[in-house]
Amino acid sequence: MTARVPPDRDFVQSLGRGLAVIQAFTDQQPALSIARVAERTRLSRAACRRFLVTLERLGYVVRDEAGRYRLLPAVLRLGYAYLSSQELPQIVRPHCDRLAKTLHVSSSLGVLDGTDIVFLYRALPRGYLHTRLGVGSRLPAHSTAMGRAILAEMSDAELDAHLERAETVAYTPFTATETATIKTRIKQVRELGYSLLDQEIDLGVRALALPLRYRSGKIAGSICLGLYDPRIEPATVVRDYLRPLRQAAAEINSTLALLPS
Amino acid sequence: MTARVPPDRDFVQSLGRGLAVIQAFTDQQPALSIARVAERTRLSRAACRRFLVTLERLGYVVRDEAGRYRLLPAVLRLGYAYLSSQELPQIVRPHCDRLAKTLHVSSSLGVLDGTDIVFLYRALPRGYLHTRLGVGSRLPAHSTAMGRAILAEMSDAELDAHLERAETVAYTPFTATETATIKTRIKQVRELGYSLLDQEIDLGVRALALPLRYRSGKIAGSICLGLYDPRIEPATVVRDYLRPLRQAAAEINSTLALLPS
DNA sequence: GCCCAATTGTACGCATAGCGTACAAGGAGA
DNA sequence: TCTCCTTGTACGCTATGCGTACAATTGGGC
Repeated sequence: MTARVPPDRDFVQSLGRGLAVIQAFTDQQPALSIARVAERTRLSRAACRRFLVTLERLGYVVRDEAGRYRLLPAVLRLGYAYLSSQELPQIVRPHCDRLAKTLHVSSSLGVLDGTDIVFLYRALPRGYLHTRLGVGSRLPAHSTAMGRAILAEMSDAELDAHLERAETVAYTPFTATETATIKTRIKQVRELGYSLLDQEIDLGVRALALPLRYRSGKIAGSICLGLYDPRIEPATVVRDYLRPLRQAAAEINSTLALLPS
Repeated sequence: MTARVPPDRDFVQSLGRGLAVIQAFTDQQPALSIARVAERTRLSRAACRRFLVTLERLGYVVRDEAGRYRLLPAVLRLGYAYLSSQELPQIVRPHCDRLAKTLHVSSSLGVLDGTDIVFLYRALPRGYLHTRLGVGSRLPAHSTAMGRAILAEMSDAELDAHLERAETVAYTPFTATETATIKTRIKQVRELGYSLLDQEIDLGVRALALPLRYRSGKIAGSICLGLYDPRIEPATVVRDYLRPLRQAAAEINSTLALLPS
């Protein structure tokens, strides 16, 4: 009696469901009972139990005394192959490190995944306050400097399709939430040739980003500088930091050009 | 006709198999054809194809022109909840950063997962050469300073059981490969109260590690300093670095004591 | 250019793996 | 003690996932 959208032949339901169970755990809710997992995944309790038992047997989760499940470091294996197999982080990391050190800014590498920007690396300047964003963190692409640098390379049609799917969160009073506004900002990126974000994610924080390309011209990701200093004008950020960022991006691109891709 | 080891009621076969497919990808082999995945996982080609189609539809993998699959950043979601939900890295990171900065050494946080030490954080000193070990990397516990710091806390029976399961790789001529030798080294850790590793993983690299504990006394993980300098004597490493490491570990432990765990 | 080898896509029939409902058992809190 | 909520178990059903077998495609070697 449930809506029968045949999920397509060759689709393994149990794998999809099991992965959903893993993702039911978040930093907010790191320990979940079977019932809560069922709630979050909208699967039957019996099914969730089976998945959790399976994951436990495979060493991905443990059960505490209270009967709640927690993820174990084994889950890192699932993502680690990706991180360590990518040439991109290998190439970009030293550049981020250098930028962070010499300019006293944070410097990050991000890639687009769906409508999110995912951080693949993050270099922090000496003495930087601790940040909630680390490798693996996600932010909506259209609200980030890195994301807009990438979105600006899309055709209007692609961009519309992207924004259609994307969800908007107002992180600060400066966050652009209207689709029209977001499109305007992205158009500015196209015109100016760089992506500047002014306090749309964190108050007082500006970010400057450029896209990274493979030889084919395909976008590989984006590199970004972030600085917290409420006193500095956005225009000053561009004046002081665009040139070194451009140079780093150019060096990275020329290295990427050597790759088969 | 295949050996029928009933995998236990309530075990979801397809989830286990699907996760195995994800792990078929490694940094060595980041792009795999269906046939190669089948080879590595020892599953039928038809089954692998179904899993890969499923993963593709869910956005975890893509297929390139040559028909080979690659992982996408979406897989990071599977491990990320773990990393960001753990209090341990949050607490330890600033200490590692500080140690790395002031002592000019690398400083890492690791936890035990099965017979592996998994790096949950890694702080590198300024200008450090780039390293193959990063967050998520694994090394056999019994061959690492961090691992031995943890193994030293086990009972002899537990230790034996651990070494039974563990596999040994000779990374350098200094790597202890005999079980007896490994046990001797671990006993030394117990006697001395610290774990010192001399070039067993990388030539010229010494590491010094201490265990970290929850209030209950249960081991939370291990913190480690690593330094590359062939000229320095192991004894000098202890003389110069044990005290600051001890202090950091003590501070971390007192913070951990505040946690519910 | 042709052929062989290897790989991939598709079809299909079978069985069992996984499903959800329903009920029993256990625990915590009032 | 009683109640509410959660978890574990049992069970019967069928859709789900299985592997074999065959067709289509690709790519390299000669």
